[in-house]
Amino acid sequence: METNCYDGAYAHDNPQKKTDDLARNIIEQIADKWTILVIDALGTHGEMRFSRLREVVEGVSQKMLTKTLRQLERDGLVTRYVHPVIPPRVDYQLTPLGRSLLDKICGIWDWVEVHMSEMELARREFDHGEKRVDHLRPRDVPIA
Amino acid sequence: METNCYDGAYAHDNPQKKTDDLARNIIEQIADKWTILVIDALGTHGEMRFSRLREVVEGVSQKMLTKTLRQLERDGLVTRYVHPVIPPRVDYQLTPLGRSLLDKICGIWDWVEVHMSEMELARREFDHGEKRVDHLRPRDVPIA
DNA sequence: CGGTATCCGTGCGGATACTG
DNA sequence: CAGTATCCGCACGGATACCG
Repeated sequence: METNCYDGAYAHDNPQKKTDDLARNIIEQIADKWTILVIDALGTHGEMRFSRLREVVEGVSQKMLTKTLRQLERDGLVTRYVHPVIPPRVDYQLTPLGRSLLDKICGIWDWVEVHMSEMELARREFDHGEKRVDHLRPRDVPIA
Repeated sequence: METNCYDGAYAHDNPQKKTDDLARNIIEQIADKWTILVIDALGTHGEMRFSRLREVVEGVSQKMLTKTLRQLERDGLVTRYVHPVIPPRVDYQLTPLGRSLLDKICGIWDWVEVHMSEMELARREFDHGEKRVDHLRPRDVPIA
């Protein structure tokens, strides 16, 4: 019951507040669609140049990719190498820190792989029972 | 190099496309600020009623909390119990599936705990070197 | 209390045009 | 090619009001 992952409950003038804010801030950075996909891409394909990255991370716009990469670079998760040639060539790769994070993210992916069918089923059931009977729905379970 | 977490590159008329879309969809669900914080809260505190949850998950609005909980319920990660009393009382708790996901998320939290100071330092360095010298920045590293 | 419905601002993110 | 700058729509999310 007391897994003690993160408890945002004590943020009122708590000496640990700053620390917690930072942690939460970092999590909110990481918990981002493009961030995860970019880290993943760099993990599976290794060092890549900007344009390739844009292909691999399907659907990302130039703007978002740039922004995401800057963010990652700032956080020390990714390095950026600019080759002094024209036309420009910029390579990105994960830092050791980035790779260690990738491990954790892979953990999530693996979890998804294993449980996605389970979740898909749960969704179908939920959507099916949901006949828009609003007040006191079927799924309501009386207890006491 | 070939960690094989997720590769979004092959989504053009690939027979596996549907599966990958589902996986990505699920990830994008999970990779959400409030989703993570709510799962975490339910993990650390166990079963909780709506109003308590709203206190614990600091800063969440009623609307977002409701939406997030519905999402989680639909995905089979959270159960919702409505006590037939007035005023209403609704308790939420993680399902076994939800708890197994929590484990993975805790992995991320632990990682953050360990590396947050490192990242904070990286940020400061990055921000410091960034004197808005735009073309050919100091951090550009010539290679060939 | 635990919602849903409605209104509404703003900021995320796409599209486009331009530069070194 | 790898950006930056600008414009802009729209969806996300907060605030408010109301209901069972």
